[in-house]
Amino acid sequence: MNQNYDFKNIEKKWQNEWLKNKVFEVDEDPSKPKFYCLEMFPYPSGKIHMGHVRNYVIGDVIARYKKMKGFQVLHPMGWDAFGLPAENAAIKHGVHPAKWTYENIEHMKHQLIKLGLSYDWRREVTTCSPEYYKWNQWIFLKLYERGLAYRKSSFVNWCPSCATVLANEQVIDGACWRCESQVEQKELEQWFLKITAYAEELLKDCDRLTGWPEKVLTMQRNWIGKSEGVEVDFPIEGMNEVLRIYTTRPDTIFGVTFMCLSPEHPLAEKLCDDKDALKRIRRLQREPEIKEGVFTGKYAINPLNNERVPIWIANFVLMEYGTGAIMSVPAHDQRDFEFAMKYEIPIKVVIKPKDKELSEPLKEAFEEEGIMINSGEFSGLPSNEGKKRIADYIEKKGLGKKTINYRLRDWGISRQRYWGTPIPIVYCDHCGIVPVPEKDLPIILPENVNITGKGESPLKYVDDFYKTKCPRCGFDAVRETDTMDTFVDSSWYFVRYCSLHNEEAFHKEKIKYWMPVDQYIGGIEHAVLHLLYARFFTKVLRDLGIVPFDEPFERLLTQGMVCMESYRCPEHEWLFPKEVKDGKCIYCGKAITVGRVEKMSKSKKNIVDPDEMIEQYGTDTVRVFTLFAAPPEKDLEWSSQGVEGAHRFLKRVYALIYKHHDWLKDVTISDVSFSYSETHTAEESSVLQILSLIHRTIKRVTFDIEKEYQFNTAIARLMEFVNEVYGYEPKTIEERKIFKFAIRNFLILLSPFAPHIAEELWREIGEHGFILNQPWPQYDEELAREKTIELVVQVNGKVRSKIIIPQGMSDEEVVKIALEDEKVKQWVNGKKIVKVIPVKGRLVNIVVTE
RNA sequence: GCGAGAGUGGCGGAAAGGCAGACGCGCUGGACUUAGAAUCCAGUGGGGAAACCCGUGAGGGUUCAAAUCCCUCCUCUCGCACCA
Repeated sequence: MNQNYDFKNIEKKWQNEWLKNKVFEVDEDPSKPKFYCLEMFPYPSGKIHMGHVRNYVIGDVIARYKKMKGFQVLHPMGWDAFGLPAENAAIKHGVHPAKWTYENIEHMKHQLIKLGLSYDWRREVTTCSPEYYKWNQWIFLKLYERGLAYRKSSFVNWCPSCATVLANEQVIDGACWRCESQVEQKELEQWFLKITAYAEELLKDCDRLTGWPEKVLTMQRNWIGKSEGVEVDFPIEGMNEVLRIYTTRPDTIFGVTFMCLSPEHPLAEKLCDDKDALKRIRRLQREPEIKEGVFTGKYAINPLNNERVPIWIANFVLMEYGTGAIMSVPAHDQRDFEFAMKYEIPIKVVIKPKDKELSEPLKEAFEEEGIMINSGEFSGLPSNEGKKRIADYIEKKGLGKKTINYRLRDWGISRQRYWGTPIPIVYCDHCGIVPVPEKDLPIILPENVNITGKGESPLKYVDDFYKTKCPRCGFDAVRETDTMDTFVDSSWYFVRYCSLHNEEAFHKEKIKYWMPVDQYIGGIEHAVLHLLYARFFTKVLRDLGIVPFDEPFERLLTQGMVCMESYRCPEHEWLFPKEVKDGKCIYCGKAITVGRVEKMSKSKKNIVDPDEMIEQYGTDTVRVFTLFAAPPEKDLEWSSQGVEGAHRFLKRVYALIYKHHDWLKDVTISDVSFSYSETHTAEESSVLQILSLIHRTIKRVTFDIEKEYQFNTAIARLMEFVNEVYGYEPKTIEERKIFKFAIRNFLILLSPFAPHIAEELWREIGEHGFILNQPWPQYDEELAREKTIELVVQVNGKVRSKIIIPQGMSDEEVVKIALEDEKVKQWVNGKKIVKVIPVKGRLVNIVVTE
């Protein structure tokens, strides 16, 4: 055995052995329970970063642990391979997106193997391959058949920098999620997927996702944004038209003093004579700070009280929500209030607080519930009651109807880009929009294109692709040249992993065995985007009879970011840590400023390259550090000293086995049943101690993993174990047997976290087979319990003494011992004992008074 | 503004309502070294000579007992935000 911990050779050796012996390959086994462990697959950008490392290491620990626990574990990996960076690379470096992507995949796959991740690579999915995206097209056709994919012209979010359309979910604070450019509005013909048809179910099923973080569910619920209200028709005075509005506050309808239309409303042109003003308001749309309006000169009639109310056009009214028109109640809505103040429109109070009067004129809107006033026959009702009554009244009188609105919009999937799935649609002058027949799939993305990035799909200029025959009438026709949003690819990839490459994409029995994903792991940044789309697709696939379940991901773990301090030199901007020495810039010697802990990013140069870390310390060290430094959901602050600490721990583990390696191999541990008796010799007592220690360690490590994947504390337990046995010198055969038993189990416990060193030492102590195939050790409750406890004695809640007593004494005995303790007596003597509270196995609290 | 989450040593972080600070980093001292690195051992919340006292963002409450439960407030992070 090598005296030093030669992690480089150890890790390479076992990675090769694992692949050679196919230990990560897994097939269906109905006799065993299954566990599907999945990490969000990466975009093949070129290199993995620490965020990936953290994500995959967490998943790998879970997968290895579950396998040892006896589950048939599906743990696959793949590539979210379509997307813009490949095209940008093509424009910048003249390399074809396919070449660029496949080379990146090759490199990154190698990096993942170097991390010792337990993937079944036979199941690798690459979304840019025709055998994968064929099924994107197939699903699209099925959606089209069912009316769930449709084409319409609309204003869309347009990123001028990426030169493509963005879905609502991809616009963050008015900027592109990818490049952060300001998003513009542009009118385009687009393909949409009708996710709104599933809005109610997507919302309702949030309640069933008990294994998801509440935070993510809240974000999804808010995103879907259900609101219940009423649509009401207001006749327009002097015209044969009605103005339909949507409100969630029918209880305030008697307080309407004006109406507002979106400048995009179909009636806006007709009602508003001042066309210049209308244009101005139109330009001011989507400017949240500005509230402007123009009076049309027309009036509507409030159908409940026949009052005449002026109709305005206002920039803040959205055409795409509700009916694009609102009733305005300035007394009870702050935005309406401010608008009314600005344009000197009357304010009419119709709800007052339960126990006081509102002092008029109002200083702000009263938006809470209260008692209705000035509301005809409804006056005097509590407003929440009035809400229902007025809604019923409106329906009964045929003035409108109860309506549910969602904030969720249909998902625009057309992208004016090359590197994506072609949309399988043909446009024919005679037949119109014609879907490509299933038998003609896949529509292959042509290779020879001229990528310009100019906001137009380059496919338009590929005649072989663009010009085609109509599948219906056979005459000349053209193909759709937009490609699909890449989020389509990731909306069902987890289903594809269930079968191998050469098998059916939707293999019913295999899907039934493996799905749903038991544990999904990824970044919180996908809380609405990918996770909502994947839920939507799952429900669609269910309705197509492909999958027999409603939700794709049983449990979701959103891991925190990997963060680091950043350094900035007044002369040289951001610096890498290695460009800083003694708090000074190595180029100019100027003192640097230390930025707060932020997410690792290239631009701030506060990044750590996983390859460098693995080179320097080894994969096991990187794994242990990332798991130990913080619990999985929390942000992890990278610390080079922390990495040293993790490395030191593994060196200690290695040294511990090295110290005893000359005899460990020769000891057999067939009978480790050590009978516990009340009295024992010194030898027996040390044996018992080690035995108890390992059982305790098994118990606590298992508990920490099971309980919300607390890997940081699990590793702390392993460190404690090593610290405790580090100086132990087993001499007798009995001591050695127990010691080996303990080491053996310790290595199994260590193996999910640091699999390479565990595998190596497993063989060094004379064990056979792969440690991954070992069953997770069981612990004995009796042995795991410590034989003595430190009894804490409190007097009036303050700790006054600690007494070592044997385990398992009765409350009476414990109390007696506590009261006899000298230190305790000092605090109790001369006082009256009011109460004595014993807490089993822990403490005694003695309550006294003067 | 609305919603969610979080505030614990010098730092990362532990604590079934029951000893606050496990484990690690850092620091201090010692051993081994010509010396350093590495390693090993010991110590390490604050105050105090000690007995003890004080300590989990602030203030109140419940309880024999609160970092943990309840109320009020402060701060920070994240998400949503013209949604009628």
